[in-house]
Amino acid sequence: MKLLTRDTDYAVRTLGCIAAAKENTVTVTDLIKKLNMPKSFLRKILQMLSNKKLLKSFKGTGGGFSLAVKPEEITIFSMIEIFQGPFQLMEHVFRGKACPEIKTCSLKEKMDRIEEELIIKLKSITIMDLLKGQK
Amino acid sequence: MKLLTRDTDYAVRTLGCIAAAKENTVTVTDLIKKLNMPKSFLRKILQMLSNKKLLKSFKGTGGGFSLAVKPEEITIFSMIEIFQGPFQLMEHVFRGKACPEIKTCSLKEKMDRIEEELIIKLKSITIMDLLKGQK
DNA sequence: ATAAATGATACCAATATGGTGTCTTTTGTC
DNA sequence: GACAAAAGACACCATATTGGTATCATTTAT
Ligand code: FES
Ligand code: FES
Repeated sequence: MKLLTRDTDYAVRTLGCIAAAKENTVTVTDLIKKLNMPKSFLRKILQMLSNKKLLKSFKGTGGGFSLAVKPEEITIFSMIEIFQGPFQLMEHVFRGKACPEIKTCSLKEKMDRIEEELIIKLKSITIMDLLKGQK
Repeated sequence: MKLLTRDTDYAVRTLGCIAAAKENTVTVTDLIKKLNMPKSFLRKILQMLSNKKLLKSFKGTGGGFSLAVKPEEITIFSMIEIFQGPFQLMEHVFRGKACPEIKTCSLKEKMDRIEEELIIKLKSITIMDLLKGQK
């Protein structure tokens, strides 16, 4: 069981690198040297981040990527939602219908509270934390 | 992104039903009537729980399953580990090697703390909570 | 013109998920 | 003993997700 898939993980680290470069643009070629990731895969990830408006991209010679938003505004939570779909700890339906006890169930209630707290925490972690770590 | 897969979810609810029956044994046939789950799938799940020593099983006419441990000792966490493998929020390796910054990284440190707290909470939720909900 | 970059998109292999089906074994009842 | 009612073992399968590759088009600095 894992919470972060490979692409989410790559995305986070890549954004860290791009953030470290400040205003300068960074190319995919630069990144794979530093981060040792498969080029095509990383390109796909960066395109996604670009489409989601987290990166500005520049085509042609001397082009590359730079952050479109501040590093402290990019959360782990948003990365998970982008690469792994909507966040939902417990689906808890069967055969298309929600469990009949879902309104009163103490278990469901507890799980929901855990989910809430987890989301808050995942939103409190940002690319900024990565930058701090690297110094 | 979801934390609980279908089999984990089924297992939890099924254990709730078996716990509610106290000392009496419950058969798969009984369970599918109550819970509306696919029979073969549920059988596989129950066998797993039986192998993991959470259920006692009795073969033959009048047989079935009953809890092998107290409902308050069966946690959601243990269900996740049984059906979804070892719990690990963040793998954070690439190409088989751990990230070189893993010792000092502020992000990794924060994620690890979240993981710890989450595990504690998931261990605090048990089948007992389901029983309380049903009353 | 050309080379260096990203954009769009299609494809693919491996694994995980959500099941189903079959045959065996045990055990209570007639 | 025959039979039926249960679980045990296990093989199989369809679909979705994950992790990744490859190709062609477009933009832009030199
Ligand atoms: S068992 Fe369905 S909501 Fe608790
Ligand atoms: S980036 Fe690898 S441990 Fe933080």
